[in-house]
Amino acid sequence: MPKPAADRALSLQLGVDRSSPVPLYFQLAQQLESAIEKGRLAPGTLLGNEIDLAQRLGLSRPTVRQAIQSLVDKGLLVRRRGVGTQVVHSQVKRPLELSSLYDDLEAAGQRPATRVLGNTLEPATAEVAAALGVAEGDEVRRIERLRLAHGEPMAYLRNHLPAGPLAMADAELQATGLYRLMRSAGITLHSARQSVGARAADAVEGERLGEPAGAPLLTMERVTFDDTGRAVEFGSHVYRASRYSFEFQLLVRP
Amino acid sequence: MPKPAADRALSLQLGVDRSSPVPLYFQLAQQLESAIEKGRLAPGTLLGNEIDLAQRLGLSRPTVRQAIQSLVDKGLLVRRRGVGTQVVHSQVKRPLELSSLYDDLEAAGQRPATRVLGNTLEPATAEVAAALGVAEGDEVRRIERLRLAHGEPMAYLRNHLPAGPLAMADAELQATGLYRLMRSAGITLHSARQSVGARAADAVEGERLGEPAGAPLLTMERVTFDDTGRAVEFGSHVYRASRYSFEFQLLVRP
DNA sequence: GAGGTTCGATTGTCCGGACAAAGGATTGAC
DNA sequence: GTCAATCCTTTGTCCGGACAATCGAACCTC
Repeated sequence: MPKPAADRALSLQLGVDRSSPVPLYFQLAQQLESAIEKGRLAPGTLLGNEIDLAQRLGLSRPTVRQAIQSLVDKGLLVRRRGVGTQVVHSQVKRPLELSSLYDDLEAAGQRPATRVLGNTLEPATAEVAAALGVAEGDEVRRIERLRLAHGEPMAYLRNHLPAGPLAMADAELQATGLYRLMRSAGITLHSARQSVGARAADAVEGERLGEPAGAPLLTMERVTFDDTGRAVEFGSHVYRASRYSFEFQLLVRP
Repeated sequence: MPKPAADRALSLQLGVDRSSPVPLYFQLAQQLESAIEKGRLAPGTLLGNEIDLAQRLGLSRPTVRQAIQSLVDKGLLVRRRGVGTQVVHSQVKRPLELSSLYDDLEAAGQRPATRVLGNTLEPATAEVAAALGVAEGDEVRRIERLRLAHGEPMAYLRNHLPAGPLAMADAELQATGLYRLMRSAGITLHSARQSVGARAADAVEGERLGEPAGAPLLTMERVTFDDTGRAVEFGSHVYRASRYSFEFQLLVRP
């Protein structure tokens, strides 16, 4: 019986540019990722063994492995010893990044807008001081915003930042998200602790968000740290449950 | 002025066992992680350069790098070219795993219990069929459970699984979590798509969970995939917002 | 003293090779 | 035919080395 042609990714027009400053493994990873995304590498396809792949590309095996490993970490590929590397068969989107609501809405095609309700310096309450790791009474910046999509209120956002050198103009806060502002101010975000819950709206919250009192709200508290481990932001947000939910994908750590 | 002694991790009693079947890089990573966890490596400490570290341990630099890299991926270390590798300065816990409520409660010291309300085979509705990727009307297993902690209801869990060979005895479902059962049945979980929202309880839900009608509930829908990309579970859960919230930590992808 | 320059330290990338371990397929024994 | 032993393929781990890119600090110039 003639063996069916192996389900391999042979002619994919892969190739790297050695004069580019982009690392070789990264170039390869990008090409593979794009091939998977565009369907040129169908789910379930075997990638072909690493040694051949390296030889055909004129790369060493460690370089090819590094490229493959990065896609395994993203959940796009699966390796099995003795079998090979296979394109994962499912709808992988984004494995839950630390994203701002602004960027999320923008990516979803909603047109986000921000109404700045407050932007002041004030002494830290006990709760804020504990979250940010500063002394109670220290000056912190308090920002209150209403986030809208298509003109409809979506969420009420309250943030506290350590009163650092970075000035936050209301105009900037209206035009973009807080995270983008912080990043462009040279802060490298590293990790965040989040807590997601629900509660009923009180009268004031209902008024702000256009919901009746008692309506269910989705709440999210978050403390964000930079790579030195200092807290750089404490957010306390409420979302209209009727109009918003958190969607994300997560991977199992092997 | 005498320069203060470099804040280095020198004498840490690191060492690997070459006769062990555990990979060397993994042994080293474990030792470093435990040293960080136990405070023997204080936040901010420089790890010392990779070459020396390798030489002192009798390892090659790639092996040491692999160990360090795995901790960087976990968010415990930060690397900076020209500077060194530093212990991250913050409270890193768990970067959001695909965990079951049962395990979460158990780890938190709550004593979880399960009341199995239903465990039947029935034809898939359109919604379930779409989530699991089977044909409408195909037989699927429907499991309904009430999860309790300290005797109090915490959540109502409804799951649908493809009607595979794996039999689910009520006794097993009572004693442990669904994920643990699936794993021990040889299913390798790979990724999941989740959606977290909130809504008001209706009368039936309120009754089941011991909340008044209209109380805010936290909802979570999840489709879990194995490493071949097939959906292996569709869950539709509601939690008492007054007693439960999702807590997790997430890292920024560089 | 202020500012730019050079230099050492450290990680980032890449190479080529070697052997071990696991999974699947083939072969052989019964 | 069924089951176990064997072989082959493929990834996993590990080594040693080389050069480039980046950061911080010391140094020098003005």
